[in-house]
Parts: sequence; C-alpha cells; structure tokens
Amino acid sequence: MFLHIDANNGLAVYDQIVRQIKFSVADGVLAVGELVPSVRELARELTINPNTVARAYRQLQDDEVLESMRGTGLIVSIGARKICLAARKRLIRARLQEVLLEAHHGGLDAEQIQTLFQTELKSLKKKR
Amino acid sequence: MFLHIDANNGLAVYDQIVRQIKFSVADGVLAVGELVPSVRELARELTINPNTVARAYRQLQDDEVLESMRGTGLIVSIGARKICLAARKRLIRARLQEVLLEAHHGGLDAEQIQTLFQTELKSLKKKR
DNA sequence: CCTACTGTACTAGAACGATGGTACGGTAGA
DNA sequence: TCTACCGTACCATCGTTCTAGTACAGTAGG
Repeated sequence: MFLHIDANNGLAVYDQIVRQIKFSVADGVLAVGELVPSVRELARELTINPNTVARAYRQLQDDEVLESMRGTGLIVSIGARKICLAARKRLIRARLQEVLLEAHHGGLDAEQIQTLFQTELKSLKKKR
Repeated sequence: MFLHIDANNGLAVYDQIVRQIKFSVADGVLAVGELVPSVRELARELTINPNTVARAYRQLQDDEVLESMRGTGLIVSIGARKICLAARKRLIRARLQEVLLEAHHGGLDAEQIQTLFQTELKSLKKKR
C-alpha cells in the first residue's frame, strides 16, 4: 500500500491519511476516476479502525478530492488533481515554515539551519 | 516573555513549553541557577491554565532541566545546559527529518525540496 | 507573626481522536 | 434472487490534553 501511518508524530491518524491521499493524487499514483481502497480494506491494511478511515474519506469528500459512487466505493474526482497539487505545496510549505521558525527560535542562525538541512537531505537521498 | 505558544500546530501546549524552555537554556537566555517564571505568572502571561504550566515544569524536572527550591520556585539545574544543547539538536533534527520524509513521500525530489527550503529560509531572514 | 508568594496535589469536566460494534440501503456479480 | 461487498450512520467507551477550582506545606520579607 502507498500509505505510511506513524502513530506518534503529532498528527492525527485520519489527518495523515487525508494528506497522503492528496499527495498520491498530486503525484499521479492515484489517477482521476480510480477507486480508492474501501474503508474496511484500508483499515485492515493499516491495522486501524474502519471508522478512522471513514473519517478521513469524509474529509476528502468535503475537500472535493473524492466522490461517492453509491454502493460501489469512492473515486478520485475530476478536479482532484489540481486541488491536490495546490494542497501539497501548501501543506509542505506550512510544515517547513513551522520547523524553520522553531529552529530559529531555538537559537540557530540561518547557516546552522542550512548545514543541518543539507545533512538530513543527504541522508534522505542515501536511503533511496 | 521568551515563549510563543501556538494553539493549533499539532503539539500539545505543555510540550511546546518544555521544548522552548530547553531551547532557551541551550541558547543561554535562561542561565544555570536562574529562577524560571512561577507557574501562576507564566500561565498569566501565556493566558493558559496554571496546571498546564505545572505539567510542563514537572516534565522538565523529570528531564533534570529544572529543580525545585521548595517554597521559592524552580531553578535551572546545574547540568541543564549540556542536556538542553543535546536536546535541541535532537529535537530540531527529528522535526526536519519528519518534514523531509513527508515532502519526499509527497512526490517532491531533492531539488524541489531544496528550492522550497531556500525560499522559506529567505523569507525567514527578512522577518528579522 | 502575618502576608504573599512558591510548588504540588487532587477532583471534575469539556473536547477531541481513536476504537469497537452494530445496522441499514445501494450495487455488482454469480 | 442471493451473496458479498460498498459507504454511511449511529452508539458507547477509552485515553489524552486542557481547563477550572480548591487545598496545603514551605519560604521570604515586612
């Protein structure tokens, strides 16, 4: 499956699902019109409660990323790609700002942050 | 005051206090032996409940950053500087890793992340 | 000694996230 | 038609965080 849930990273589980589904649509992993995993199936795969998945899907419908095919499942809606590309940029940018602000408030100057960032980016590359 | 609380950034309020006190000690804003603001005073300044501040201070005592002077207040403990310097590095590094991982998982490659990072770092500099 | 502060401890409740379970109507396929 | 799946809507329960209020022992200063 294309989702990774981290129970203790601060974000609510349903929110992690919402974000990652959006990222998958933005990235093209989930195509417009495609069926997403059913509530029960995704819950089984992630070993979480179906209600939590339903909660995430409800949010994604509110955001017009998914739409319901009654009795069949949920599909990626027509306008989803555009919405998700914008959302991805906005979400990542917000996270980055948070971290930078915290680092700066913690007494690190731009150079130190820069150095730390490069180190982490390199170790991220190595993993792939 | 030297603390900024953001109610909706995912982190618990007490945890934000813990982190920022540690950062202040690491940065030297709070010196070893110095009294930290009292539970009631800090609560008043941040307009939060005194119990929430007490919760944070309890955590900081467990982490051996603060120690109690009964009836007088809490002071920054002798070994606090070293502990906080290490903690700051560890905490910021962890946050950075989270964001980078999320960005990468969201389909952005190293270059795109790099660009986004530089933009945000510049806008951070401008604010100071 | 008295007063005003300190930390600390306790109870109670609200809000939220997550779990577990049950139930119902719609749809697809054998 | 029957069966198995689908989303959806409930319900009760639990843990965490935060708020609110009260109480008590220790300490400093007038």
